[in-house]
Amino acid sequence: MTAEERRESVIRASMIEFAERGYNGTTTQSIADRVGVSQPYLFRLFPSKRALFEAAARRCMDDVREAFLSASEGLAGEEAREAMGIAYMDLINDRSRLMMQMQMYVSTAAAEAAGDSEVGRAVRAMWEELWDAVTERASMTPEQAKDFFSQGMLINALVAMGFPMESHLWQGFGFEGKGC
Amino acid sequence: MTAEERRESVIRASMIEFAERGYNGTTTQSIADRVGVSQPYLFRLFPSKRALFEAAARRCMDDVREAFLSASEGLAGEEAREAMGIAYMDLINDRSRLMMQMQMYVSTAAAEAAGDSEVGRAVRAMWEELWDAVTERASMTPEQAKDFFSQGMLINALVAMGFPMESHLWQGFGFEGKGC
DNA sequence: CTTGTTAGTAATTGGCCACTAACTTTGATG
DNA sequence: CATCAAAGTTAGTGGCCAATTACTAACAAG
Repeated sequence: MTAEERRESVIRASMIEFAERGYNGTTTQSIADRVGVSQPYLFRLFPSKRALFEAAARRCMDDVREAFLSASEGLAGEEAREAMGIAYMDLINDRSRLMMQMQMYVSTAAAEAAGDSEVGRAVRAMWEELWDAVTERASMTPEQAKDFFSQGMLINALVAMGFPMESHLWQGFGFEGKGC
Repeated sequence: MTAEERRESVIRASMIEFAERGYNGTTTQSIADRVGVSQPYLFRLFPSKRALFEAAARRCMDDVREAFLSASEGLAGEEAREAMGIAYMDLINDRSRLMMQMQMYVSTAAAEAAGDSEVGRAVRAMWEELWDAVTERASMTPEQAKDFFSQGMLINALVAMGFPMESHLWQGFGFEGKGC
């Protein structure tokens, strides 16, 4: 397997581990185990644990953005908005991508608290990119953008806390029987 | 200082530390330093680090719930809804409480991934309590409840990532010049 | 065959961190 | 003043974990 292919599978494994256990809760050993490779070898593919996290974060955001854009390909306005809403439901069933987003939020704050403003700038740039891509594609007003992303955030939180779809907290979404 | 008073200040300090750096990123030493007490003494006041986190989490949720309820005291319906919306803005200026909420979400997922379903059950119970208290006070429909908490979640995320109030991502909220 | 490169491992290290044990200080009360 | 408890400290310990070093195995090209 070439180094590039390995790096690819390391990023995938990192996302799964970091997503569930967070940056500090994840050991490089657990990532290596998941890839099926020795722990020190990770450090030949990536310079540090931090770099693993950043690669996983970037990949996560790229995936989400592409999911929205490809779901709304060729559409505009209200139609695009609807298509992207449905695309978000797929994300609900993808714990890793969803939880990785949450981890990015808290890690950003932690990094900034530790005096590292680099991470924060990178995360904000990625998020702004997502926000702008989505709002432009669907020609959203600021109000509509707020509603769209707001609902996404609540979904993230409810999923993170493990509320079952039957819980009454999910009622407002009207998901009943939509296969979530 | 009595043990009970100390416990109180330890909870406050724990909330500040855990909120910014997360469970695994926080050392008991840093909490002890903030309190102004030796690190081993924490373990006479609380059985474990986990217990510190749980106490901080519970306190955080109690505070938030009380903030909403006292802000809307004697009000109902639309008036209560508005009062609680304003109360949420105060929370924006209280990083610790806001970030502690985020930490609870990701920690719940991490605990559940580690096979501990106890934490998850406790967090869901606390959140349901908050949800029910708020929706009942303002007689919210499920749709209104979704909107209220959704916006709160987006606010949490934007604050966590450190987006300045001037960013266009905040536009939809109409916060301009509201002293946030 | 030998020279070099690329993919990988085994062994180790140095530092950190939750938690414990054993001891000291403070102050109220009979 | 003696005593007793409650508040607090100093000095470890054992385990974990990111990162380094030094090695091996496969293979391609001249």
